Amino acid sequence: MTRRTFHRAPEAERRHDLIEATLDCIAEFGLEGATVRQIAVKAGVTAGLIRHYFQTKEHILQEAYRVVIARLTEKAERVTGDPQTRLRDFIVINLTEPVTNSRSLSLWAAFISRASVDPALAAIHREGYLGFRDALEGLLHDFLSERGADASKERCRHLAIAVNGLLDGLWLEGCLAGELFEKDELVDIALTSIEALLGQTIDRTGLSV
Amino acid sequence: MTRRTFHRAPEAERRHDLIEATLDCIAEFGLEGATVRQIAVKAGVTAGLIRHYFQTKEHILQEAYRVVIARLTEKAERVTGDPQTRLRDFIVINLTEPVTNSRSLSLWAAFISRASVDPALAAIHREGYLGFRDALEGLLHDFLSERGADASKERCRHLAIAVNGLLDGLWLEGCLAGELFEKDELVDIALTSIEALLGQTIDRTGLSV
DNA sequence: ATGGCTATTATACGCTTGAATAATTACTCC
DNA sequence: GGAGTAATTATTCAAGCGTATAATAGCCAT
Repeated sequence: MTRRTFHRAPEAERRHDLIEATLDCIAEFGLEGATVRQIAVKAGVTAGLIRHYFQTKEHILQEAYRVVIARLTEKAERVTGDPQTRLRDFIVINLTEPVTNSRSLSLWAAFISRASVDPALAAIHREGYLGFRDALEGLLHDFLSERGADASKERCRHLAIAVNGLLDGLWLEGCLAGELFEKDELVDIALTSIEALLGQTIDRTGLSV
Repeated sequence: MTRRTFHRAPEAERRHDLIEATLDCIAEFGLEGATVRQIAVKAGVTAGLIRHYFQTKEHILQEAYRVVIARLTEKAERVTGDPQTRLRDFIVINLTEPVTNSRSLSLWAAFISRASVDPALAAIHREGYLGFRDALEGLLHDFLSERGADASKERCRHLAIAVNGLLDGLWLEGCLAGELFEKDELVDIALTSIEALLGQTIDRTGLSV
């Protein structure tokens, strides 16, 4: 009866690995397939270790959800350049890999469905959502201002809702049925649609479309 | 040790009640809270009865998913009147109760997340999705034709994707944060945005906006 | 009114779950 | 290089899961 060998990892690394393993399990088997034992197998450790780093399973799920939201939003929120470039890159980033793929949707949907019945997850969601929409509202404000168009708070809010809705919806379609679209087709639809929504043209120079 | 009394219900009624109970459980407790015992409690029967009507729990979940999809799409797919009215009603129906509310999203997200890892549910999803988008594509074709605008297959397909994306996204926002929007605000945004996408005006006569 | 059919209840079974605790071993520090 | 520490493994536990089967009772035909 010999024990399996192991190595002692730094806390940050171990926590990271366990969260990644959790996300892998959710993407592969769904939320109900993300058991402590399955997560442990994915991470190459034994189940008991999870409780050493996370008080309960709820806790590791919350941390995992934060990571999911961060991955979905962090790159888009960090666009740089002039207003038009930032807006355009924001759109492109949200509708291409790695944000738009089936794994993203699996993870997002799993957590969203649980967020409806779990206040802690709901709070994490709202935080990420508002941050994202605020970022978009800011981008629109700067873009419209530079064009000398109406950039009132009210208009920006409405447009942010509409553009956010459009991006969410196209993201959804891309995740659910990405293979039905040609490369960059979604991005092209998004740019054309947003041009129509804003009443402005968006330069496509430098895009692969 | 006296048994509880009961009444023998017609099969169709019992199956319907059990499916409703399943949806109630999912909306209230999430998928993992929809256990056969909890479903039975909601339906006012005992757990064993579920297996009398559904071979496995998988089966009742599949039936329940069909009901969810039907509720999300059936009313919108049955709009009547001239092309403009049909298109407008399609939009309104999708962005107001009972399609747009938090319960709808809870149910939808729960099943979508599971559909990613369950082929049977994935098939049910795709069937419903394609039907919905085809209906929209038809509406757009009729609407654009009547206006004498370009209604080519390629353009209708692109517009259907964009409009579907917009509706999905606004639906999502309405479900997730309905209380952040004023009454009919989402519908108004949708109509304005779709006018921009189509390059056509949509008469709002008869709407409460 | 009653006998038979079957919808329904009741109970049990084997498994898996999240969690708790005890035993061990890899690594740090002196 | 040996002792101490705590990260990790191993084991256990009660609860809840889906499923299976036996017992019961509501209801319909006669």
